Amino acid sequence: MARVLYEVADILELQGVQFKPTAYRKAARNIESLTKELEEIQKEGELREIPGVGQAIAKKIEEMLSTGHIRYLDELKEEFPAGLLQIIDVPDIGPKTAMHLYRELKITNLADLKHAAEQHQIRELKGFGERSEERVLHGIALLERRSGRMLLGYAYPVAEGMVEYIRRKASLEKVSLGGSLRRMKETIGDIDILAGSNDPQWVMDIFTTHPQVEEVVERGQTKASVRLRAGVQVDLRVVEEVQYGAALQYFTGSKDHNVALRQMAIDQGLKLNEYGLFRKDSNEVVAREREEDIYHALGLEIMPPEMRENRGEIQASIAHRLPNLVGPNDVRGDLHVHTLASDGNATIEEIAYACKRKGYEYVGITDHSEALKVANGLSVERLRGNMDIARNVSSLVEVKVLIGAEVEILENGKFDYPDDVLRQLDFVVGAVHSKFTMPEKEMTERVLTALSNDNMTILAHPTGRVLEQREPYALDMDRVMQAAKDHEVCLELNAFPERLDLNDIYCRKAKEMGVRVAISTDSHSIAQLDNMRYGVATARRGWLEAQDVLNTMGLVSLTDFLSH
DNA sequence: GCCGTTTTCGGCCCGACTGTTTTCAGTCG
Repeated sequence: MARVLYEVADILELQGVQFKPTAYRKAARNIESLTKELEEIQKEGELREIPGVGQAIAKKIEEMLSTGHIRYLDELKEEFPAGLLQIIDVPDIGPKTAMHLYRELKITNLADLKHAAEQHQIRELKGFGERSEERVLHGIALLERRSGRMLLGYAYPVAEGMVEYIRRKASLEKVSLGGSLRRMKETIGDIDILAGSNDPQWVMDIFTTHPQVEEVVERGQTKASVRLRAGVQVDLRVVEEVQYGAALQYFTGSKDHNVALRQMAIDQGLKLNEYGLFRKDSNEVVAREREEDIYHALGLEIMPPEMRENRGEIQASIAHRLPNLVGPNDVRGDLHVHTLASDGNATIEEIAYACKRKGYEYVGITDHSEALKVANGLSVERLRGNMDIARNVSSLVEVKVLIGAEVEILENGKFDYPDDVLRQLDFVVGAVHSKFTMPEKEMTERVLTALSNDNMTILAHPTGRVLEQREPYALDMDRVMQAAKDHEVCLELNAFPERLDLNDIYCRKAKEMGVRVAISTDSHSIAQLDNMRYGVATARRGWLEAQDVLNTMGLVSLTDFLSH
């Protein structure tokens, strides 16, 4: 539904229609972050409760739900060559330029555009020159080798490195990540860095000469963009030191959050931009030095960056009901780790020591079960051997080693180990790794059957999605979450950068439903234990507090919980 | 197209960078 509305917005924008594209996109974004099935909302007659959905869009949603298409969009598409939509994906080409090229040169797709640029037809147009033609070709080349969005877990270390580099080389204190990376979104488009310095040129010199820089995309008085060899774009913005708080607020976003904040400012006779919060009439500075000053001046409590998506955090802040989000230090252990016995590359002992160093009280060993041959799944016999080792290690390392297993949920919903074996384990992580393409009804029954087994503790990576690679399997998540609640089974938030499953939105729904979440790394090596931070970040984006998370329990409480 | 304890009509966030158009339009975030 969101995709369709975005398409409407794109075409309207090409036509030069004012405001409607923004309206359609706003509705689309809010539909994307729904936690309830759109059909259900429609049945209850509450479509217009969705922010940004009014009479006209509600009608189109209903049409889409009942007929599978929207006539309005079909008509729009008939008027326009479909290829024009590709053209606005080229960097530096927007709707105005695309229409101009279409009218003047009859360019209707990427191939036409490339041809026209190579034949030097574009530079002949009014308002274009040699440079714009080069930019077009460059933009097409970038688009052709673009790999989509980058995963948080890969971008974050790179970005942290850049920030540290600037901090050290420029001896700056006020340097920070901004944008989607600071909000810890699961995927990011580019890396945003903000610096507060009264010598911007000096900071930008350092930035643009970083050894990993492949190309300086743009460079002005206070802003520069580079592309790293890794392909990712990094934007740096430098503001005066006194403006740092306002700028940090501004460049952290999200866009929707900022728009809402700026509207609040306007309502109070103020003006908010990246330089500060000002009185509208006199331009007198109201706040700017620290991020929290901006929020306080608007009558708000500051909230963590992970919450700033305009999904109710502003209302919660006004009402003094912001949650106390779970943090990295609340985590007492990791309940999904593989060893050499299946497809991991470390021994139980190595893992236990690593967890000790992380300050954990316990670690749950969960090798694969027998049916997952490709991962060297353990037979019952080998599993028992692992239990013996675990008992020994636990007495040596001062970290409690819990023995569990990541047990295959077979096609019929039964587990890959018999119940008497499951009972001997400290806990059971159930997982679907086969027959991903089952129809929704059958897949849901399969998972519900597993959830009803008394031995089940945690449902691993519940939706099965792999970011940028594989869609979630067809599963009725409403029923799965309700069953998890009924049977007191926890849902995993798998911290692997490719998964982050549950995602932020489902985390929030789990909290609302009273379903406990286990944040686990699914580590196959010692280094991967560090992915916990991305799991915690996603939990924070889902507004989870420590009490919503299983592995914030101390060992005593956890043991008690597991024995029930 | 949406929205509203100032409004059911008239607004809709705001600024940097680039190229080329010597005063600004287009794009982007």
